[in-house]
Amino acid sequence: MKATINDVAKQAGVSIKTVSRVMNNEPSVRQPTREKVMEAVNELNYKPNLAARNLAGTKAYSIAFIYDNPNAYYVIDMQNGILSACKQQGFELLIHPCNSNSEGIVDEITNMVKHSRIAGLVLTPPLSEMPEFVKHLLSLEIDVVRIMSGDIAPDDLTPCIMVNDHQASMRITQHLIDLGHTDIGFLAGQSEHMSTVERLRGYKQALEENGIKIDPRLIIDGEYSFESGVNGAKQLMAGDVRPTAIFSCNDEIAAGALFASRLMGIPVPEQLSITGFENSPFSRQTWPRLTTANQPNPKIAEGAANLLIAKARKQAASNIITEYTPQLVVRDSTSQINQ
Amino acid sequence: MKATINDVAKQAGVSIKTVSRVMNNEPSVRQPTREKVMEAVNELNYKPNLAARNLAGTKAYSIAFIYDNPNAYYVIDMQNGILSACKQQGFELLIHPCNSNSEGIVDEITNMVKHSRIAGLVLTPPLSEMPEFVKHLLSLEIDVVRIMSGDIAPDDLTPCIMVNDHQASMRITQHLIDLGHTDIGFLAGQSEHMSTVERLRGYKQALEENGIKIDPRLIIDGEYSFESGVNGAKQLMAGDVRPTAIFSCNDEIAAGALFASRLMGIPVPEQLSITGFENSPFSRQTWPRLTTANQPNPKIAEGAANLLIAKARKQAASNIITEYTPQLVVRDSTSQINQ
DNA sequence: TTTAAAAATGACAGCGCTGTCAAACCATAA
DNA sequence: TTATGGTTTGACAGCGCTGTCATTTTTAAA
Repeated sequence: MKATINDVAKQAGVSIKTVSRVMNNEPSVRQPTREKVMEAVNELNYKPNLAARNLAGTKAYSIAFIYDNPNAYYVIDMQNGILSACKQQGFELLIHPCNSNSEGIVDEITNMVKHSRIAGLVLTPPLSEMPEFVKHLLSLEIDVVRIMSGDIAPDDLTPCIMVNDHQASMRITQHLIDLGHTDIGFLAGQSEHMSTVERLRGYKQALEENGIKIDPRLIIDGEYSFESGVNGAKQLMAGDVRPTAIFSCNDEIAAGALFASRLMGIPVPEQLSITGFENSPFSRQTWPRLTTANQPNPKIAEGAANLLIAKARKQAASNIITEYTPQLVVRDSTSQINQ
Repeated sequence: MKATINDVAKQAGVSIKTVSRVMNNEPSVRQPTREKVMEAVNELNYKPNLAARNLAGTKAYSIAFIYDNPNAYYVIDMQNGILSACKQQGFELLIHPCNSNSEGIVDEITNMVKHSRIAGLVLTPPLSEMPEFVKHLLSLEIDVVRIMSGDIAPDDLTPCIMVNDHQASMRITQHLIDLGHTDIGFLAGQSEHMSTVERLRGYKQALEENGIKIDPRLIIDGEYSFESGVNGAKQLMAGDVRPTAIFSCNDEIAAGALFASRLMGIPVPEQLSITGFENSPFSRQTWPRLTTANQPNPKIAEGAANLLIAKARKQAASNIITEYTPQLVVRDSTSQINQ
């Protein structure tokens, strides 16, 4: 029923070791031999047994995605991206949601790494932003790729995929400024998250470049949640300086701000422009539809996975930095001031 | 570094076979022996090597989750539920998104089943509702658990977890009727999906039980998407009979209906009540917040996975039916008529 | 106490593959 | 032609575990 390497070897008239060589793309196999083997492989629909490979070999054929993120859209996008790289390369994906604040997190991941043969780990924020954690993982002699926020990698511990939130944030802010806004509120995510730091930096830089003074009363601490958006917007609109626009650190916060505006009877975008960040599906489903920044998450994840796979195959130089800049998506939640 | 069964055997002073027996919860191990072994296992932090188990044994230690569903919230919930069962039982999860309409779907899954040792499959709609597909899987001699919509299992091919959409739908409709509504629109999901059929059945039955005539003009075909909700609601409100309430087959459709109401200047819930179905996170983030039905997806998924695991361990009678009925969650999108 | 049956334990092969290393092969230069 | 060195191929062990079956130990009955 299921073909083994033995069947293929017999069919092709070579030794199993030669089949193994072909399956692993090793050199020192003559072209005609390689073709003979591939023919047999196709005829028999042979696929190497992963369990046997793992047991016998020293290489790994799985990668793990470790995440601590309540955002279902984000996680699914990342997963699909990684999965697509895995499928193409015959790798397997282990998914491991976790809580980055829990005490046992280090032991938990250490255990996982020690007990499953894993080619490498894909880390997303906030895990990717915990240097001690990353160093510990590296001490386990496992490859790690980090997806991070920023325009420069903070160190060269691992290959990084940088999402240039700083640039993207400047573009959003500039969009708001171009519409005539000068009093722009800022609803932050968790201040420990680099994405918040970077987005705030972009916001500030855009204001400065346009000669607009930064007013700390317009910058509200918070977290990446709907509720935080509701509260932040309320606070902003009840404050001394009433902004005409609100920059929200993600779509969920923006949805919360939108909700609060309704609550307070402030029409959006007529009297208040609101922007999101992420372009999650529901940013198209709010009223009004959100102006936001689009992050190509599946592409980012696929890139991360491919990096790991290439490394596992020793095909890649280490510590490549890839950069993505989220693009502005203008929809209905922003408009000219006092329109 | 990593302990093997050999290390444990030595430490405990028994043969590796005895350790194996303990690890697999087999009978015929005396209690003191079992304890000795467990002690060694804990001391050495031993975990059986999955690859070796798969290679040597006939049992499987993975289950696969195959889905064709664009709803990120649903997928993540299911995944987390399955994962939690897996973690407890030392199983692994393979995730496999797919397209149920694609030509190669049968071969694709067949291949997967043949090439990975899998204890069983968890199937969600629409895959779980394709009897020929399920029969084919069973012909591969693999266990399947289906999560389905309805109050009775359609057959006894496999154990089923039934989600009683019919009941839940009656409750939502009754809620609307209790508020004084008699002209209630119905925005359907794909008519091929049992969930749509069941929800429509519940809607109709509730109307009938309250002596309200069913008006086919109030029932609009559609699909499970925001856009479909927008169009459906527009159609409904432009039709001969203008409903005072809309039953939407899921939260996304409801969000679309909400959006359309804004577009048409119809205040919700004052002039139009709208209900969702699913209680996805964003049903709390719309304006107004959606009245909906809560489906305990993670619990359902965990139950499905546990069924599979129990079967793999030969601990369970087959073809158990479990039933869940989603509960009404009343929020702000429904109110008394003409309030 | 002896004995048979049942229960507990162990020895050993082998799952399908890869790593190591030795053998066979080939091309080139002497 | 033969020697030389590189390239291609194969034989074989063994990864860590489970299944089979033989052996030992325990238990209960005679």
